[in-house]
Amino acid sequence: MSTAAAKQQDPNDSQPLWREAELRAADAMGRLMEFWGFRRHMGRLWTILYLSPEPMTTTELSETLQLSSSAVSLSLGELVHWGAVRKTWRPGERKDFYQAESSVWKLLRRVYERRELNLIREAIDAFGDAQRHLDETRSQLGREDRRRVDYMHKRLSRLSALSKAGERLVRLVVAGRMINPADLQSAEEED
Amino acid sequence: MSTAAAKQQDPNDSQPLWREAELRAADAMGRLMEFWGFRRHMGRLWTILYLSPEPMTTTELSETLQLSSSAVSLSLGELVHWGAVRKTWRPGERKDFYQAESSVWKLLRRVYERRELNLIREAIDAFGDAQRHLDETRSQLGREDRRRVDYMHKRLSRLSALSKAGERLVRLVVAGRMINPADLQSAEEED
DNA sequence: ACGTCTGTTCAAGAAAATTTGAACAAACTG
DNA sequence: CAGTTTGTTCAAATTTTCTTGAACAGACGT
Repeated sequence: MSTAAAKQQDPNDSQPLWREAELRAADAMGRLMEFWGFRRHMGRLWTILYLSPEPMTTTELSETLQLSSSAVSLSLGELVHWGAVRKTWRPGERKDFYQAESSVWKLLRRVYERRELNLIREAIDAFGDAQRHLDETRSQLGREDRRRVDYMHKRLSRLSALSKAGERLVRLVVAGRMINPADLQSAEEED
Repeated sequence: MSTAAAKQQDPNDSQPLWREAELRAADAMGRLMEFWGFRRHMGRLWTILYLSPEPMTTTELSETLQLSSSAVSLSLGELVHWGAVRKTWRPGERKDFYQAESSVWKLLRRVYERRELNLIREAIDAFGDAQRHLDETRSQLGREDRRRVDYMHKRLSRLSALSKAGERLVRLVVAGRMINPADLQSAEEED
């Protein structure tokens, strides 16, 4: 089988002819993923798997991307954790095989659900805490300072409203429903 | 004026009572911004300005957040560059004053337009390049390898289609139009 | 024109992250 | 059960990113 031809320890040259193209795409996806807050390698590994018709082993992956086995193990583990890669099994084979979850849309939703929503919720909480904190100190302040604190309070309300609108939008995305970004706009117009 | 009372070199204690709340909110926004690929400090600085009824000077900012003047200069400069903060001017005063652009919606759009769109376009290009590269090598390959390369080619087409759908969605967001995330879904269904 | 006040840039230092090799553990083979 | 093979974890080392203080440059007032 032709993929077996790729397995050679000779550093250069012994690569299949399509390796260059493969790495180029993997790198582009790596950039996207990195920008999106994941490890570069996660994008790279996922892409290699996504472009491969057959499931691959960690050894093949580390050879393709020139990564140490620990690096592969770490990032691949994280990909599995996110459901972006599945472990598969082959009768007779001892090593694990991995294949990419190929529905990008499904992956996007999962990440938004697990990660972005949490992030927004934390921000919402923090804004609420800040407001409560202001409420507590308000009584100890003079007239001038109260005006100041009231101003901050109003602004924090706006940040909260915005964050909540954001949360709703992300929820809709996760549900695969249509969304209207202008909701964010209106969230800051009630002054 | 009460904000003047904050100006004291005494490290602790001399802070206005609302400082705690202010920093809490600033930090939450810092996290959001960091997650979104900006410097932590950008979010913090913007928030302090957003919560202040009056424009502020770099000195006040560095005192509030306990930052060196160079750190303030750097991140504030970037905020100005992104249009998130405006330099204002006060007759008689020598220092520059800064105030937050308070339309978050406007800011979001600008960032998506300038940054995310570029990122996606680069990825689209890279996938295209990879495909072209495959086309060039195809003739030198045997039957088995051609099948392999054809598979990769098809997958790259799907990644391209997805990226292009993403680009369209972001464009719509920037235009403030309704969007249907399910477009991404359908982008990978034509097999 | 001089001295002072502001803001920016830069190189050095500090902090944070990624990466690796080696040690460990677990599963399988004969 | 001893010896492999495979996968994970960990601390050390490397790389990258942030932060800072000092040097620099520009603007202003006198």
